[in-house]
Formats: sequence, structure tokens, C-alpha cells
Amino acid sequence: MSYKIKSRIWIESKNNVLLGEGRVHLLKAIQETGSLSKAAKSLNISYKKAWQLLDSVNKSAKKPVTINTVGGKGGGGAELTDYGKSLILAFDEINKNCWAFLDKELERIKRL
Amino acid sequence: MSYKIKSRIWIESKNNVLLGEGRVHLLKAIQETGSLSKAAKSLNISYKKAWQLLDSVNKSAKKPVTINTVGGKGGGGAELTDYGKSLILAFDEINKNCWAFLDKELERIKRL
DNA sequence: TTTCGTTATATTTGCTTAAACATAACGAAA
DNA sequence: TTTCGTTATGTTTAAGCAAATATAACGAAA
Repeated sequence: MSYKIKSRIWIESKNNVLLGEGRVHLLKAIQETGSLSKAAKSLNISYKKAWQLLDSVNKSAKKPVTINTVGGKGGGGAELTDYGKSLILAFDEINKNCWAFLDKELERIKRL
Repeated sequence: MSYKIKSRIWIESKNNVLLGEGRVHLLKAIQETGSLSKAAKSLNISYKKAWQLLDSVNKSAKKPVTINTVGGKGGGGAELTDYGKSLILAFDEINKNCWAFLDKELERIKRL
């Protein structure tokens, strides 16, 4: 059995993490469920952890990534902004390309 | 100020980490000092942590990465095998190329 | 104005991981 | 056989981080 190359990429803004794999998962879950609490449940993480992640994302980003509404019909909710959607698309594209790149680099250690 | 892309890569062997940035630093320090204890001191980590890392490396690798001698003149020491040296070279090469690759991908988020 | 599900936040508890400390084994050389 | 600096390993303590618990604020609709 041969060696494998693994990687993690993330986007930073002024030394703070903006987007990583976990944060992208959370944003996608918000997009699908329309609320942060439901997104947290679908990812099996606590609401607090989800909120902290989302708060960090919105504080690190140059423009809001989600619009959160509190109170009212249904209690409120959260939805992605167009900016948030474009960030996710960019991250997924870069991540996919990175894995393809590393798959080529794997040749360098195939014979080790 | 714009966003930055960061990454971490590592080599795995049967679901165990073989080589990452920290382990490569340790191996290079061993190469320079000739002993695990001196390498640990130079990296400001405890001897035990260094030993556990090195032990994990040698157990994950297909062939020994270091030869450790105990007792005798000078108390003993540790030195890299040719195989260990080639692993380090491969890791550094892949890592360097990955950063260059991501530097190109940075264009995708320059305007976000 | 009461209800409801959500966002928002603080506090406490538990767990995993890292650090600190301690000690045995080794073997060449004096 | 005593010394020395190293490898090798166990044990205990501390710290950081995740999880659990609790509660306030909100605002549309009934």
C-alpha cells in the first residue's frame, strides 16, 4: 500500500480564518435550511458553535455573508447573501483544483 | 487588504500521518544536531513529544527514517537514513509546488 | 398581549490533549 | 566499575477546547 497526500486549504482575512471546509459546510447547510439552528442540527454541532463560526465568518469578511433576522414569523432565520454564495463557489473551485494538483504530485512519492 | 489562501499538506500511510510540517522540522533538526534531545531543544519542544513524533514517523514509514543509537560515547544519537532524506526532499518539493499553485489560484478571489 | 421558534450570549461542566516531572536502560570510555 | 549524555517510557498535572446547560431578546401573527 502506497502513501497518500492530504491537504487542507482555507481563506484568511487579516490573520483571521474566513473560510475553511467546516465553515463552508455550515454556510451550505444554512442555504438549504434557511436557519442557523436547523443548519447546526443537520451538521450535528451545537447551536452555539455554529453561531460562533458564522459570527467569525461575518466579522472576517469584507461584506456580509449572511443576513440574519430575529423574531417575527417563524422566529427568524438566516440566508446567504450573493457575496456569500460567490465566496463558497470560489472556495470549492480552488479546493477542487488543489486536490487535482496534488493528485499529479503524488507521482513524486509513488516509488518511495 | 485582500484575502489570502493558506494550506497545509501532509503524507499519510495507512490512515496514519507520516510526514507534516512539524515532523519535517524535527527530522531536519535531527540532521543538523545528530541527536533527538538536541533537536527537541532547538525546536523548544519537550523530549518526550519529539520522541513520540519520531516514533510515529518510523512506525508509519515503510522503511526506517532514522537510526537511533543508545548508550556509548556521547550517550548515543540519531541520524537520518537515506530513505528519510529522500522523504524530506519529496515533501519539501510538493509543498513548495503547492504554494506556487495556490498563488496562481489567488486570482480567483482577488476581486472578492 | 400572548405565543412561538429563532437569534444571541453567558456560564458551567467534561474531555481530550499538551506540558511537566520522574526514572530506567544503555554502552563506550575513562 | 563508575561516569555521562543519550534514548526510551511511565505518571502526574495543567490547560485549552468542546459540549452541555441556561436564559434573554426579538418581532410578526394570532
